Amino acid sequence: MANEENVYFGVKEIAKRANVSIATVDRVIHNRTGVSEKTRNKINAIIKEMDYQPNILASRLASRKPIHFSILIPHSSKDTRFWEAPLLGINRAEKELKSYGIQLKYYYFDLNDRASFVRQSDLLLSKDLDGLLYSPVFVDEAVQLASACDRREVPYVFIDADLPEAKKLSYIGPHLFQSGFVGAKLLTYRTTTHHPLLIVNISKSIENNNSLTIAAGIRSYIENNGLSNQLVTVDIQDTDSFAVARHLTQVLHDYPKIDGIFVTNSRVSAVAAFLAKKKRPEIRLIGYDFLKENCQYLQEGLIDFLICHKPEEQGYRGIMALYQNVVVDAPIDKMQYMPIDIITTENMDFYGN
Amino acid sequence: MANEENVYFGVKEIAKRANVSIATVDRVIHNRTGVSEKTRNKINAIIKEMDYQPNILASRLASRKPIHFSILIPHSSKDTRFWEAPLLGINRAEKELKSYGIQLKYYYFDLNDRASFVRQSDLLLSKDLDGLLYSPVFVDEAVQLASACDRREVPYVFIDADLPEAKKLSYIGPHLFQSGFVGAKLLTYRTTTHHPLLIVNISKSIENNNSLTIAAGIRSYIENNGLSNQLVTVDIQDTDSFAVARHLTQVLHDYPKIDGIFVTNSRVSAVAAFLAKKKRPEIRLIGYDFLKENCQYLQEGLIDFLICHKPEEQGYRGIMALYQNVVVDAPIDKMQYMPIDIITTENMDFYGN
DNA sequence: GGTATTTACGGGTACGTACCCGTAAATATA
DNA sequence: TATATTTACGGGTACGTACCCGTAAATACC
Repeated sequence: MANEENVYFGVKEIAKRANVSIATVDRVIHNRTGVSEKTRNKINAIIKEMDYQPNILASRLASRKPIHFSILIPHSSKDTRFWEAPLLGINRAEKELKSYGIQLKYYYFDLNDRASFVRQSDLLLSKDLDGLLYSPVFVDEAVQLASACDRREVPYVFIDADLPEAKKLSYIGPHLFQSGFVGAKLLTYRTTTHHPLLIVNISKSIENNNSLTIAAGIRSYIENNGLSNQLVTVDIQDTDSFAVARHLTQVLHDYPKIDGIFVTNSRVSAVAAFLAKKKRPEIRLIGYDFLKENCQYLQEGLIDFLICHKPEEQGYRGIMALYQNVVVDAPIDKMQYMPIDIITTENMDFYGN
Repeated sequence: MANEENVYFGVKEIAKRANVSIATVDRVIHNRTGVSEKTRNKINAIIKEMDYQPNILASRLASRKPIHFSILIPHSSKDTRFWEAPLLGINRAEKELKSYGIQLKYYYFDLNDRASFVRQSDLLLSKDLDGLLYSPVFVDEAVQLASACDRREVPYVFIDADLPEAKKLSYIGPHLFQSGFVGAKLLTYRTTTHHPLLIVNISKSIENNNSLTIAAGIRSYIENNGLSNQLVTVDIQDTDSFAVARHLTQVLHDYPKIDGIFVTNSRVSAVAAFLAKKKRPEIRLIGYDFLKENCQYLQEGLIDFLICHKPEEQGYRGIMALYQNVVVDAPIDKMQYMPIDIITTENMDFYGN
């Protein structure tokens, strides 16, 4: 354990130098009662002086009680498989932390049913809870949950979406504005015609303003680069293919010169399917996330680029942030923006999520 | 540690079920001598049956002797700062594994001096060695080192470059062919003129055939996509700016229609500087690696794209692969190709190496 | 002044594994 | 058959920390 020179200083060494027992040192380290001010100060001084680093291995081993982290995310549905990836990352972290006595409890809610979010929130709050990772898609309800955690002094991490005003431990997810910026570049890079561009938002819940932020990024790019493309926006609140086809037919009729489409979430495959059916492969198409359907269309050339924010990594980091904070007591970056990955036919094979 | 239901099975439980002592179980687990065939089989059966997973925490804690991993990589020079990034990843892994009793020893060699590689190899082989991470840029010497490790049964991992025939634990680095493929797409995406494209290789050592592999990828893309661009190649064996300027002036004179340049390594900034000086910003330029100078030119628009293979991650993964193999005894992917990241002005801010 | 309570601390055991040391039984050697 | 050697195994301690329990001393209460 200690290296050859045997220079590891532990509680034993502290105790010796302070002329107290190990138990007393332990009390000071864990801010427990039963130590006189004088002794406490002396021990703290020694700890500071020799820059004592506790041995996490021994600490977790000796601690008989497990640490509980809960996860509250949408369940992955046929509607969108997006949440499979963060879950994989969470599982990976779980495996790694298992022998540290860290236990994860999973709770899932339905993206189309805000009541399910509340139900699961209540459920997880009724159990042991030392840390929470969740996706705050329903704003009001998510704020409630955050307050409950604040009251209990339980750290929580947001994944994939943010509540800027909450006292979270960390936000882990995309920088949507910037990601729209990247999308706009890719959409306008090939030919600088000044045809209108279409921004498509396919989503049942009007809740998140993700698409607005992305659209703002796109607009910003167009303006900053002196381009004059008109930006047309369409909101499609039904996720089935008929609704998508209907809306798109309409808007392409109204703006026949549209030659580029940006879909603000992972449902870009629905648009690709439409373009395939209507034989409009010349329209450039960009959207989000490394899902199987999307990759399919990428390969067929109907989707030009996919933008991806490492969903697997998000899940992994979310759990690790809790671990680092609760167990290691290390400082955590409050805003962890993920890389904005650009995926094409050519590099998709080596993009492991 | 164990969860509430106390369902953790350890050596103690195995010992009980086999009617032997903990020490005997330990002997079986570590393949030590002093156990009869009969007892050994019985214990192995029980271990298998209950899918025993050793507690790494306790294991590392109880083991008094540290594990030594060595690293042999080029030192980062003003010539190229590329190796700073892998080093950061290695440091990150080191921090994480420190309390596991894992100790790293760093050895650096000079990219322009193969003797320094040999010297450092010999040095590291004379010390404790439980695993080795190195960059096999000098082929013959690297093969020698690999054999030495093979003889001692020390696992070794290659980073950033590969020796296909060696018995490495893992290769962690780019898939160069594919990465050339991506580069060709980006270079030809904007306008499909069929002007000649220039492939530039700036490197002192003729050693690695990296540039050949990359060029093959580019050629493959051009052919597969029915493009007719001529491919011009130039090798520049002096890394100073004069040599670069001289060669480029010559080739641009010989092929005045060249409108796209691909640099096969991180020295793309030298070419960008040349283009800036000659006022040729319209020539598209692509190269490798997220270095400060390169990013500068990316921002100024002289470099169109940078391709990057997560050098920090490579270092981190390299050490972790050794750890997983030596300590956890987990299976390791033999070929770990890194993602082919595409960096533009727009997403560079969130590319954390 | 005597008893009850609190404060301040030490002893000691446990976590799960590694490994040293001791020893009875089995086998080899004379 | 007696002694030396090997084989096969158990006891027990240590790793560094957490935390229970016990207790002398200090303080409070009547």
